Amino acid sequence: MAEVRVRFPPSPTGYLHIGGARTAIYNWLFARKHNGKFILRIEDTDTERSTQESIDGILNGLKWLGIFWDEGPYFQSEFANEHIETADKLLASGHAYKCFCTKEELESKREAAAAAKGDYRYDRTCRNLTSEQVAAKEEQGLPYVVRFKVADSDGTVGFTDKVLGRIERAYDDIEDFVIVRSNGKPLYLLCNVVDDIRDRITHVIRGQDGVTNTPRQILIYEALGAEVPEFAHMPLTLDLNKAKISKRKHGEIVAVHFYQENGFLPWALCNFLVLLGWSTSDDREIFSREELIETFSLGRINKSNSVFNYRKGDPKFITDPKALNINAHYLRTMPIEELGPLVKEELIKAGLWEDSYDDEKKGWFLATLDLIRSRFHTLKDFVKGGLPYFSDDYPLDPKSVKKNIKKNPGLKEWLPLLAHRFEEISDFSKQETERVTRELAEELEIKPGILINGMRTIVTGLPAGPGLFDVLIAVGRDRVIERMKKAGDLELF
RNA sequence: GGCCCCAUCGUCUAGUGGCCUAGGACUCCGGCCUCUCACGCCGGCAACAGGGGUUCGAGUCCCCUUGGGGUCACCA
Repeated sequence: MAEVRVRFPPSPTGYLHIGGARTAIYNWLFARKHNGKFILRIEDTDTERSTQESIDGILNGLKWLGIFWDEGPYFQSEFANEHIETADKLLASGHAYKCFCTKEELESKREAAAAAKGDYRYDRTCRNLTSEQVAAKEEQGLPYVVRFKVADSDGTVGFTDKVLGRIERAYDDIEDFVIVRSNGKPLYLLCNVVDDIRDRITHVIRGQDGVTNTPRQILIYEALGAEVPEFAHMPLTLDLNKAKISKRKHGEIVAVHFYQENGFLPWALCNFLVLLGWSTSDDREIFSREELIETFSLGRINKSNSVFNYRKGDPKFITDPKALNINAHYLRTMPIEELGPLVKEELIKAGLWEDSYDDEKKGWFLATLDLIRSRFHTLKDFVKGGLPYFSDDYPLDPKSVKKNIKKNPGLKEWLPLLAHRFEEISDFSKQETERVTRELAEELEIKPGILINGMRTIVTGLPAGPGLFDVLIAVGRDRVIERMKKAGDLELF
């Protein structure tokens, strides 16, 4: 069996969005699974809208996701001559013809058809022009487009889609479509096929918005005598209003870089995206890279579109809750050594990083991450939630102050007193600190919770966190004592 | 509108004629754990779009209706 070759052909007219990323991931997965090649091709023939910035964005987005290509990036614009030559070939072989109808003529015919509530298809005015007529028109310098000659019969063109099944389209429903503009530039439909043939693409995996292009493209393959690849049209991703997600309508939230900038783990995003339209027969949802490559198959791609569940302005969820959940899952279960460097980046950005965390304090650093990570959803949470561990400058949560400090004015004396006792114990351990704390509570005839919650508020400033005595150890004896002693001076009571 | 595709909890989905009293995940709500919040564990709310067939039997097959999506350019 021939080598599997798939491609991802974005047009560089904007950033990489999650729909495109998902298409890339499916292609990549399929290539990896079959030991094939994943080819990146930038379809930049629309020079008006293509930008270098966009190209960079797409490349960076794919790299960040960990979706690496085996060949390319190729640039469609570099093969313009080949596209033109192919069109000439089609012309020469009688599979295409020159059409001199003007845009205006076509437009009025279209309007007339619309007015009569009929459907419009090119009426083939120029299809039967004699070679003399054509020559005469060219002589006059009349501009023309090149149209593909669709078979004039009752037959159908069909293909068996790997996800949708058999799809047939009557020749009669396909008009003689344009393959070269009047300015001599070939159109997407042609270029795409020519490129896929040159790149020896065996499987075209793309969105369902490409379905109606397929029969026409197959016609081109056949006219060129090329082998028709397999097709797999994956479902589209819609928003809650069932509208196709788009940069224009949804903005950053559908951009891959949004996730990069908001503390997502690349693989968590991939994992989430794959689940939008694909599943296994068991209940698995979390897959490592290797597991997914092993498990993935086109046959289990869904036929129906999926909805990207995000509500604009939702204060609790910056994006689809499931995406967040998967990210959180990886955050709290991934090997802590792998998490370290990722959090490091965030701390650097926030100005909280110290080189010792990579050196003599590395053990402490990783242990601290492990301690606090179970309640975080994104890497960003390590900045706020890690503040009392990585800095001595942290705000006191007002609600916690009210609830855990002000309600118990005695803490003004108790906390410094407890700090003093912490100074005296030889072993500043979880067990000892807890023992001493409970002992004091007993002496004072108060509930231990009062001391514990008071300490939490003063030592971390946060309303919640890991078990307090773990926190104490993580923050460290000196800093804990200092913070608690200061409690008496703070204007909190 | 023509042509094409699709249709199970709010969302992602399992389900290929009897294992379905429809399963899982996320969200939400209870409970356990507990010094708080998470995690974890236990439990709950919540769906086969509607109507006809076929069949001993239909979420599963067929038809119609409805709904949704795609596409109808000298964009890609």
